[in-house]
Amino acid sequence: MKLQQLRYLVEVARRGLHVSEAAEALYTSQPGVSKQIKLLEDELGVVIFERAGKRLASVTEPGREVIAIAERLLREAENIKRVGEEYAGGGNGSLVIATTHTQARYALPEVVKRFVDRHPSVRLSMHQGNPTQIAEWTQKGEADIAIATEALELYPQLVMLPCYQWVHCVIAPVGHPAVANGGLTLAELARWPLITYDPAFSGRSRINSAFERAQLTPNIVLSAIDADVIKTYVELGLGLGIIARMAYDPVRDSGLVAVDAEHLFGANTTRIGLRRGVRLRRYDYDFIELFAPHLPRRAVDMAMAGGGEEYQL
Amino acid sequence: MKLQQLRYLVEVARRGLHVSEAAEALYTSQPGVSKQIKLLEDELGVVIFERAGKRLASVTEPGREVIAIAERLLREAENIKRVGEEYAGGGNGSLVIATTHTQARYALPEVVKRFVDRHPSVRLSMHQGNPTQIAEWTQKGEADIAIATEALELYPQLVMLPCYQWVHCVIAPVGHPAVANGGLTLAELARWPLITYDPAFSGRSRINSAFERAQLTPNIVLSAIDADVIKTYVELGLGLGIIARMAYDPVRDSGLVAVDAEHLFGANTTRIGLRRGVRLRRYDYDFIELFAPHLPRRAVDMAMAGGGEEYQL
DNA sequence: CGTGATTACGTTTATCGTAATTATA
DNA sequence: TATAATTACGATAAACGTAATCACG
Repeated sequence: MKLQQLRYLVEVARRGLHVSEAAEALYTSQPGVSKQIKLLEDELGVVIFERAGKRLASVTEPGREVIAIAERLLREAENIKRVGEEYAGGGNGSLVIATTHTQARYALPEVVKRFVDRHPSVRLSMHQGNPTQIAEWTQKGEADIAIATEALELYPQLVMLPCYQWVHCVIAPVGHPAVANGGLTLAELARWPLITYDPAFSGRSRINSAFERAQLTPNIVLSAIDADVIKTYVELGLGLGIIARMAYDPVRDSGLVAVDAEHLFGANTTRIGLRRGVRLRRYDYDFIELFAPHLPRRAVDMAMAGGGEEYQL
Repeated sequence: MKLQQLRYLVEVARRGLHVSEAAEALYTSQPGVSKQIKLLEDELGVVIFERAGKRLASVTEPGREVIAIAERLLREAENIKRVGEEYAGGGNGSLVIATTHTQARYALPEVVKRFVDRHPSVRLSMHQGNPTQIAEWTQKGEADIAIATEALELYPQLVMLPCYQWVHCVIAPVGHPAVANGGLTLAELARWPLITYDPAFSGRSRINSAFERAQLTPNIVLSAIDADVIKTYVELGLGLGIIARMAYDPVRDSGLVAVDAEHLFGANTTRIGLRRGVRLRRYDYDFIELFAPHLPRRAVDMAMAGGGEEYQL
């Protein structure tokens, strides 16, 4: 049994049993992959792929088990390489954060500033995307840390760490009748054209379900990925905005008024997602603790070791 | 990075940094091991072993990490091989139980009988030893399942599963004055010569601590590994015996009387120990469930995945 | 027939073992 | 000086890529 044989095996399984596709992805030849897989099957004494003539048709029961174990094994091999990189790199590595606009714009700046202060030689990069992309980048290992409020729970290969809670607010142009008197209700909101986040983003799911529970149909005239866009259109008078509280700045947004909306939509939890089984570097732990001070290394390790039940905030 | 390089590395680390010893254990040459380790260090860009001239002196910090990960990785490689064996072997594998005399003689016969009924093609073998040996055999992978009442908790690499509880009894020749009237006490026991288990075995630790708590010094004239020996000497009149309740058979041991001793020494818990991270075969799960019906596959998997806190009986 | 997997074969690389060398206790 | 690790080197083997073959849609 060789490490490459396992790499070939896993890649073929991932690519829907296409040997040539896997070979191309691994920068090697079709026959090589084919032969090594056959050698592995012979050595183990087990058929991994059911063949229909010359084509791979399906994965056998023992094959599924072998592939599952091989994936864990290869992750450990990755981890060994990462140890090398961390210690050999002389402190300068790279950290890729996958996150949404909301986090990058309103929650992370302070954290990033402190992080680059402490780790000037680590190349930090932010991959911005929607929650699904974020989760997939992290699952594939293209990003080290995912930060999002939505969708991460759908990926069992990710370990979730609750970081902080936040609430929405309703924004309106100064003098707008809806916010003139206090006690804003969902029914009142539903009477106005609304501008808020794209369905996949930043607690939009809670907004939807709040209206649904109240059996109201909001009139969402525009949805956007970020609060800056939403604020712009609210200022233009297109409607009321619903954004994250932290995205409203009374000084900068002096043309707008904000009304707290926790009583309408409840609170959202922003989480960090980490690929299960991956070895974290010193600065990974450091970034996490800067972002969520209640998550020191020990807590992160416990969550990574745990069976997957979410650590309670 | 090759699997063998990792095998070499781990073996050298295990053998106290002696390359020649490791080479011998791996049935290969000294220079081969030396070279492969150096190649691995070069590839990772990390020094794993600190050299003092030509001798390996110590393990570096990154080295410790690499070795720890390599051990996990090699265990997964083992697991892949085990999948092959289980499926290729056509159902006939082998199961090695490491246990003490007490378990083998009094707790296991019924279980073993049912197991060989169900799995006639599995070669079952029992390795008998003291609890320390049992734990070490299991840790090294020489045994699949450890069963003992003592010492297993000292091995962090073993996952512990509480199986059943049992109590001691005091045995005496028929007509012995100590058991003539009821209400046996520790003070009474301490007045007679006693025969019981060897200090490493079968709840002897609880016997000792019970006397200690009562500030009594028992007069243990003879200690043995098994109840059969103890019973023999009690019948000869050498003293009172303290043995596991299940080892007394009123019919077979008609020359002896037994008095329950739970109120004196409390209850003991017999546990199964499994090597952490090892893949279990269908019949491993089956044996465990036959022995401890409250431990179906699901419960065992949960305990194996868990962080190590003992599953509560 | 075209796509995609296996078989055949020659080249290249790396692994293994023996022998020689070097450094420490 | 004896023990133990590294370096040198030659034989063996296995992995890789190209080319040819074979099965299926």
